[in-house]
Amino acid sequence: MTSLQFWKPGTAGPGSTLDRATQAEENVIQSAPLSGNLSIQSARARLPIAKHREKLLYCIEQYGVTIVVGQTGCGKTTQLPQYLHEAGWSADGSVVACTQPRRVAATSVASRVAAEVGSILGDEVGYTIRFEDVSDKERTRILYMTDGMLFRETLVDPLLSRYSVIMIDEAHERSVYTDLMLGILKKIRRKRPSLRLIVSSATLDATSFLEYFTSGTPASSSGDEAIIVSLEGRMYPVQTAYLQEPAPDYVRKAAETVWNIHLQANQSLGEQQGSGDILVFLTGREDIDRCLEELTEMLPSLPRNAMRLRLLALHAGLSTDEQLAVFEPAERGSRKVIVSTNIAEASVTIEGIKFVVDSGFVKIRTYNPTTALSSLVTVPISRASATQRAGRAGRTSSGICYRLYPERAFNSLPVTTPPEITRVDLTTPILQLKSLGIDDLMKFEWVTAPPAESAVRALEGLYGAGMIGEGGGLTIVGEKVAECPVEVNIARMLFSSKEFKCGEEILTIAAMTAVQDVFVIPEGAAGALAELERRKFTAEEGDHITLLNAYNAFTRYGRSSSWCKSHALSFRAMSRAVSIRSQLKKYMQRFGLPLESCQGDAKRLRQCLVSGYWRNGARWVADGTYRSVRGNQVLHVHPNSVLFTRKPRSGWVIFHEMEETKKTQIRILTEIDPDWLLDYGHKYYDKRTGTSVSS
DNA sequence: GAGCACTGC
Repeated sequence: MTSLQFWKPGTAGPGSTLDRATQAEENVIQSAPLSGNLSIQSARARLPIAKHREKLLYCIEQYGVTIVVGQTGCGKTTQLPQYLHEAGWSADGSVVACTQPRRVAATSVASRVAAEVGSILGDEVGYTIRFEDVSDKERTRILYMTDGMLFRETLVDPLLSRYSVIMIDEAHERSVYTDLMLGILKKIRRKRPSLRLIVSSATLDATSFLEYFTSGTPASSSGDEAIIVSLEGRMYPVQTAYLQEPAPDYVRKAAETVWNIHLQANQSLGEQQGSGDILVFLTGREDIDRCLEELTEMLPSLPRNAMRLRLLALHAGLSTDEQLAVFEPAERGSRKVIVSTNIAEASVTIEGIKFVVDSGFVKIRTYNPTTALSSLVTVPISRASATQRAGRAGRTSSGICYRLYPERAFNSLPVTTPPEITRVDLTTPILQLKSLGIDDLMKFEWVTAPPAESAVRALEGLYGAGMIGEGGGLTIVGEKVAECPVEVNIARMLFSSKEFKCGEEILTIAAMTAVQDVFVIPEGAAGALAELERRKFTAEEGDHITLLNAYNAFTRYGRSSSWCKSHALSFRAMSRAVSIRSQLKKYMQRFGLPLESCQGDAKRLRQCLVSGYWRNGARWVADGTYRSVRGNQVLHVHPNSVLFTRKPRSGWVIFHEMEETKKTQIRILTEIDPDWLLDYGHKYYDKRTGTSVSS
């Protein structure tokens, strides 16, 4: 047996590394039923947050902004809104809101709190997420919602006047909407100082949030009245172990480490002690599959008396059933090994993990404003992420985290991951800020300002698409598009469908391009069969109409999951497309856009597509790649495209998106006539200036 | 001839 070649610097108990690992355990759907109101109340009183109740209420009363630093298990997400409710903050029709970055968190926390309050979900306690509003406009006092939904509400009610307290939970995750909300709330508090704000964060960010809320014009009413409150939580100690030298191949090292953990735990500890599952953090599906392959090859050499290993993959591309498998408890005498992407860092919580193996890498999306190109790059994680990952080993008992890098490498990691707002295309956020009346982006107080080039790029794009005028203000169509929950180019397409008389079909296409992984193509022989199934939907013109065909077939054949299974479609994705379509349909009706059918006239439909995708034109070249109209960039067709193997007759296409992975790839293509790029691309621009633009 | 970090409206 090979020994574990790790150096263990010591235990990181509460008070050292791990009290920085704050993450809402409230994210987990609680399976233990609480019976009877008495036991609920005593369970509430036992939570670590309970003894800080009066202090918290005092701070919220006295300070405009309270930054709450709370560790896993302290109960802030479930208890704080209840304390506020009990203390009268929800009297006189006021609402206490608590935002979450993810839908599941908003719904599961709401149902737990409803049970604690003794209310039916949607009555006194409710939630609001996209497509689901389980709340009562009159009666709901505590409202859990996604931060995206709260942002949307500011478009309708800019002062968020129905709320007395707003708690932005998981603020350390720094999602785009969290950052936008913090900026807007700072502004709202100037106009409405009575609004109380709670920012729930990890230790590492707390001071930066404090500085953010106390800075600004000295005379402002919101300045100088923020405070940090620290809560301790419930967490078992987790030891951290580092490699002495960096591993040349972290995937292989991860497999070896899992193997060694298993053998060592098996040998040195008894049956009870030796159990405990292993969670491995890698970057993507390719790594995960390779790691699992290596482990599978080792299995035959497992000693006869050793526990068995149950090997599982976890990433977002898996079906719901496959994802659920990681929650099944391991059988007696076996140990689960879950090899996961970053999904297990915050989005998915698995109980019973005793060992974490951390590769130290993550794939993140970055955006290059000069080329307008998104790329997915593998980068070292931040110290906050490393701490968060380690914490996954200490949820149900003490644990060990094996970091596949030396301690000196940990010390040189960035403290936090750059906020998402600095890494994305700003077209939609800027359009929405303008819709809120924030025209001067230089004056908007970003928690972290995005790169100026990204803002400039987005403004140019909005101007070119006719969403903003020369003065930088919104045009009439821009105001409408800002309300639509889709990307600007897709919204533009919906609006011009009136002219091309194809609203019915464009609506479906808009919905289908908004969902990912519509086609499910498994590995091996089943994959070949699935390919044949998919071909039944294939349209000669390209992917957009192929998606349209798939959607129409889905609705025609009863919207069933079994039908999807036999036709290589994802039921989850298709159902989501149905929801998005019906939501977008309401917007079209509101804006008076007719839902006419093009009656099979694919030409008109494709012309309408060009009106949205006019910036995404590309020309086929002899080696099978494309060149972008803007920038003459080399583009490779994504293998999922129906045009992957075929040259379009005209030699020209528009595409939905491009992304840089190993190569620059374009996804969702449709053949066009190149003249359409000029005819339908610059319509709004032409009307206003009388000139055409060279791209 | 070959690929899919994760959210959210």
